[in-house]
Amino acid sequence: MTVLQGALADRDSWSAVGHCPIEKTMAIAGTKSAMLIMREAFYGTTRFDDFAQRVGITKAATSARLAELVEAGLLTKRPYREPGQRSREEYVLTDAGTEFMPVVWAMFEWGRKHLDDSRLRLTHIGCGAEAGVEIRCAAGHEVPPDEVGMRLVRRASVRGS
Amino acid sequence: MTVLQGALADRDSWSAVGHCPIEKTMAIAGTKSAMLIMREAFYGTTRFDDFAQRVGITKAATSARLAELVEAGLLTKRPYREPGQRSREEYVLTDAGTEFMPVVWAMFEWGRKHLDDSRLRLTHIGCGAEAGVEIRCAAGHEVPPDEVGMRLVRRASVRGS
DNA sequence: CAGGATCCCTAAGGATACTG
DNA sequence: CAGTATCCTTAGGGATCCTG
Repeated sequence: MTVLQGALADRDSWSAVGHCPIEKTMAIAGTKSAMLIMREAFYGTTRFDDFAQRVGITKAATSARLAELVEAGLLTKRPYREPGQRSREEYVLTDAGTEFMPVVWAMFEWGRKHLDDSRLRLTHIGCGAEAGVEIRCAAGHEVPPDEVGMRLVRRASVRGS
Repeated sequence: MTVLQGALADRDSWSAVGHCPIEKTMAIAGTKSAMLIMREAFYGTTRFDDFAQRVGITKAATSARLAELVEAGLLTKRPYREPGQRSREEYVLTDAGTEFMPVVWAMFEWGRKHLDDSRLRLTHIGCGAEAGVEIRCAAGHEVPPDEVGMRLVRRASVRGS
């Protein structure tokens, strides 16, 4: 249990705290349909019916999920108007929603490697090379999974977004 | 919709394929309790009752979730015996389970930044610096979210695990 | 300690029909 | 196109009690 460092080493005292960011994140976007809607938003889908059709859920579910994701600040509703039509709403990623994408990509990468022989790959649009999810530290090292730890800092540290 | 490159640009033809790695991954570990059990396994928890208590779910739920995660290959059951006791089972991360951790860490990071003022931080145990989830391409660039794309490759490419 | 059995409640989500 | 309304099924999960 070396991953919990410093004050966290006393596992049970920390466990009592109970306010885990992972838990809160799952409460917001922890359903299959919410995750797939985020995928679609990343792919560029903005219209209600397109979400419903491409995610493969009913309109009722689409409506509920979109409302929750807007409420949570991952998506935002924006009015648009096509010529000769009344004004409607479209759904686009917010900054917070865009910052959520690593979650989706990490799932994509894991599923691709372990469940699928899919020929889909993440790429860096700029240079065309394949891309993947990595852990890096502020000192610039790529951190392998068994060297990732968890620590309690005194107050908000500098490393923001 | 520039993120879908090449053959994928025809959004609807690809949509019909319908076998998305994200969806499959969510089907396996897409519940709050499964995700928290993975967090606990990473923290070093191995015992049934510890999972139940620290995740905050009943033993019935613990039993069901652990069995699913073992079945899916993320955890493995290993017998152990304490002196004077009968043999019991403990649950440890497999390689596939360890490779799943970026999903958990990405959720942790997003929740920490957007929902929480938690003082918990990911760290690189080796050097002590704070760590975070990044996208990098094979050419070594750090890829910002708006430069991540999705492409269909001819067959399995070299970049494996 | 590591479960299984039972009962009950809630949220996710399908199917279908209807509306502005 | 973008929803709302109604009805129904299923899975997650709490509570409680019991077992090896």
